[in-house]
Amino acid sequence: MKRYNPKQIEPKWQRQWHASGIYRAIDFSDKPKYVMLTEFPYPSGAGMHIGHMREYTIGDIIARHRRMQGDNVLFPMGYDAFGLPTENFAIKNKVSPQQATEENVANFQTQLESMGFSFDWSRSFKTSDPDYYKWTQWLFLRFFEAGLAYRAEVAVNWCPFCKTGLANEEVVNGRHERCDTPVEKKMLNQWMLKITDYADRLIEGLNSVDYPSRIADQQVNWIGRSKGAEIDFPVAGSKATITVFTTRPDTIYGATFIVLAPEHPLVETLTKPAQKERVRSYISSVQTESEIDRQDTEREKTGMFTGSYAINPLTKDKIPIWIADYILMGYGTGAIMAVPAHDERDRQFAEKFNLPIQYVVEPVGGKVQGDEIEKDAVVAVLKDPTTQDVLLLDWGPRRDRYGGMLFIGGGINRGETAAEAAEREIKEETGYLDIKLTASLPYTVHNYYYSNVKQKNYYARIRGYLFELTSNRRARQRLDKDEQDKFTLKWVDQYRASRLVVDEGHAHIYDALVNGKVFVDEGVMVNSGKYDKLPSSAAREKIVADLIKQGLAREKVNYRLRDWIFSRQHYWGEPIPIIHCPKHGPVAVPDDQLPVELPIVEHYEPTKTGESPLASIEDWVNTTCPVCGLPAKRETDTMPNWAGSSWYYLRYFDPHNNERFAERSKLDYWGAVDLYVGGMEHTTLHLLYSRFWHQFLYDRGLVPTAEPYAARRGQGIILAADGTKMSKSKGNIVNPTDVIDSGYGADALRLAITFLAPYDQTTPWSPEAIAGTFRFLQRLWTLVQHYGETSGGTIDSDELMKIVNRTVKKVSADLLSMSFNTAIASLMECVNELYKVKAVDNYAATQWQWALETIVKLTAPFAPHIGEELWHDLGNDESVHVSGWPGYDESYIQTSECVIAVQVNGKLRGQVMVGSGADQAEVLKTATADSKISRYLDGRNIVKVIYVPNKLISLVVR
RNA sequence: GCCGGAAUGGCGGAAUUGGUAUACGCGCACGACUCAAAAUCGUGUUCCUUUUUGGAUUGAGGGUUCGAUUCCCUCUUCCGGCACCA
Repeated sequence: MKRYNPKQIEPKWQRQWHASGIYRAIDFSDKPKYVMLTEFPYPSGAGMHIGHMREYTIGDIIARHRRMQGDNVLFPMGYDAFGLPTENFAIKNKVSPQQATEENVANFQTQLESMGFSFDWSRSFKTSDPDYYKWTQWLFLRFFEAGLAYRAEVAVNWCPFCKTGLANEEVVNGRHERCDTPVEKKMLNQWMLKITDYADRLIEGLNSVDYPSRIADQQVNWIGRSKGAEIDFPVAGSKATITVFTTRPDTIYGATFIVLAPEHPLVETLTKPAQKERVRSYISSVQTESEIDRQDTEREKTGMFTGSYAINPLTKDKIPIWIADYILMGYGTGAIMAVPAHDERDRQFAEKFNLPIQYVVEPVGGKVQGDEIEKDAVVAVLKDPTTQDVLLLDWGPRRDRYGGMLFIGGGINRGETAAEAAEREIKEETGYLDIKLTASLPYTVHNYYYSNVKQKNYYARIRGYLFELTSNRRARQRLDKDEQDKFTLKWVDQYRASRLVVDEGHAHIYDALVNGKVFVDEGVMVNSGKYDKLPSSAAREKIVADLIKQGLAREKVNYRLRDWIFSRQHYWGEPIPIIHCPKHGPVAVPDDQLPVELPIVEHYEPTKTGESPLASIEDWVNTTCPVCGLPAKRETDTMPNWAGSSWYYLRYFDPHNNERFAERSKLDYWGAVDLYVGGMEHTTLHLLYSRFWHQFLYDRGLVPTAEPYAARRGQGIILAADGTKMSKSKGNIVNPTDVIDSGYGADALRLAITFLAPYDQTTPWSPEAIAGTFRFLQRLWTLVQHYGETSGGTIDSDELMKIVNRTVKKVSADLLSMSFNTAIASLMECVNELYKVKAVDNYAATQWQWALETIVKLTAPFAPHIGEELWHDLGNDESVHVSGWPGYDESYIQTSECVIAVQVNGKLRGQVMVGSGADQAEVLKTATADSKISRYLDGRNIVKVIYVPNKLISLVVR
């Protein structure tokens, strides 16, 4: 008998597949098209690790399954070759980036091929190929034409180690994500792409695609849309105005000062002579601090008064203008109206510098309704001074609007002060005496209240006070019997009280009083002139409308997302195809002169000046202006790594086209990528960038779909066996080539990776797991090889048919839901059961042949080499991978008898065997006759029976 | 702080719409084969008590239900993302 030896069969089939070209996608085929895309790798010097293989294995399984189902599958692969790591690698190893790339790609290619992936290699390319980046440059010029690529003097994130500017997205926790160097700010003239023009489209587009919410939410978060208004504050005694951005115009009556970013252009003119020196030194101290320090929210607030005042356009108050580094020039207008009563940062600032705090919003419980009754009332919080516990009244289980835990509260009687009312309520409802008032806060709440007069709950708007009082709990008076029965007293931890109280408004106001929390939520307006008593959301709209009428405000949407800094001061990237003419400024290189090729040079190290190394290559830099023909200079910055990957999927549709980036008819045929599998870490980088490019191309009529990817899935990270991240420095990286070469082979590795956990779950690698998947493949192998010995029989077996049909159903369903790990589990189960069947009987040859062919087909997408080998061993000539996906017959899966679980009072008490489809009476009869079950029924009455056909019967007895 | 996700045996994990919790695999134990080992095959393996019977159990606590890993509330811990974004 043949032995299972992956080292022998795997390379054999890889060569065979390559020669036969069965994985080639066919343009314009009549079969349904399916584009299965996985992120192309960055060919680093380190080679591939197991995480790469998880992604491609997932893609390969789906591609193979679709192919077997008869789809025209495009499963492409290429290399994202431009970028800093290759340049750094080349410098370190004293080779050219071109050569380093060639070597790394060759290495990657070998590794990919050894895994048996069904890529269509005929469509492969590198982003650093001039044939490819010609079109990256061409697409850049379309952005330039549309005014979406522009130059600006901006403070860029500068990596001092890599000596280059970075995009916002490349900075993680104040460090460059690739090299972990703390990032500095540097003013540089840079190429920018106006991604902010597409901010809303990038959010809306998510509604038309199938992305998991964790990905869509993350993108929405990153874009950070916030709706608000710009409001003008005139400067007192000056013609200048300060425009602030706020999302809470409703709190304008509480705006007691203005804060500008230290870099704000008005700072110079607003600073009074007496403050000049101090302001200047503050600004210079801000400039020297690092970005990491400045963004530290734990740090104490700093700032400086400018000496000037602004006029609050509604209160007409003169309010001081300060500068502080907690205001960022890059967001909104770089200026805010500070509302310390309702913003935590402003509160900290006001407390530190003794600035006034004005409350304008009060908490609300429930919802404002039309039938409200205004009422004065108090809430009394009784605290035990020794334990610091707080007393709550428990009104029983919360049903509808009633019940739950509440503070003590009640109305204010005629002739009584609010404080007296609070004291009286405590005495009446709890009996405690010796009460002392310690703190109070006014509040407004809307909610249901119990009325003694009406003897029922009614809806009211309460205007009242929250008091904190203490009692030593020693003296206590007898309670009214009626009061006592309504609720029970509960002493709870003071910090937990606000979470237990069911009245939201009370909870908020209590948090402000006891926990010192700033009230930032929506509420009801107070101290706000004619806007008083309005809900804050309504007041917001009204105030903005009124200010707009006076020309003092505009509605405005701001985004956290910034424009994309597109310049890199490095050699190993696409040259930006622009020529700088002294007369015409930046001019596009004519399309017919593309690509602007990277010159081959000896020195490509980054320069100290922040200029690209290309700047020193005189005969490349010096050229003529395409417009006037006079001497001009080439742009020497290159594009970021993310440029080439922003459209690469489109090139797979037509990879060898020299006339255009892709033929329109081919773009139309292939359409959107059907499924894109990639890393979660690209959610706010590549995935967002490429959606932006695609939407732009769609607007220009260059692509047929509004979104590039119809569906996106993110695969989870495989951690090292100890649960930490795999990293070079820890030396815990699992190299797939080592695993394959150790004798387990690619098929067992593919299964181990896939069987480990759901594909999207981060999970530790288990070095032992591969022994299990290898064992499974061996069992499958042996089963098929033994076929000759078992095929002599003549008996038809329902059991055999049931096992295999059930597995076809399960594996097919799991593939659609991408539950690969459970699909493999059911393949294992199937093989285990076929072993048992084989041991019992010699079944009919045709049935065995069918069973084995079916299980081999089901296994083929997961383990393609052994699948192909066994398929041929079973006497087939064509490849299993184009052999057609098996169907199943439901009638074999249904059985004539089934096991019914019997529960008595919710507990499992036994099982009975009944015919399939038996009715309740029959099952009940069988169940009660069973001695194991009947003993739980003795002397009791069955009061209820719940029957779930073919599954379970539940008896309720008393 | 905000937004997402998760918590199930010794370990990775499974469980359609609420319906027999722990599939499958690893590990471990015992047995067969073997001079022996490996490999392979077979049996067992949530915990407690235990001859059986039984009881407990899906991070903790509560709720809804005949019945909850699944739904609701509260809390804890962990992971990912964002964060002085006005």
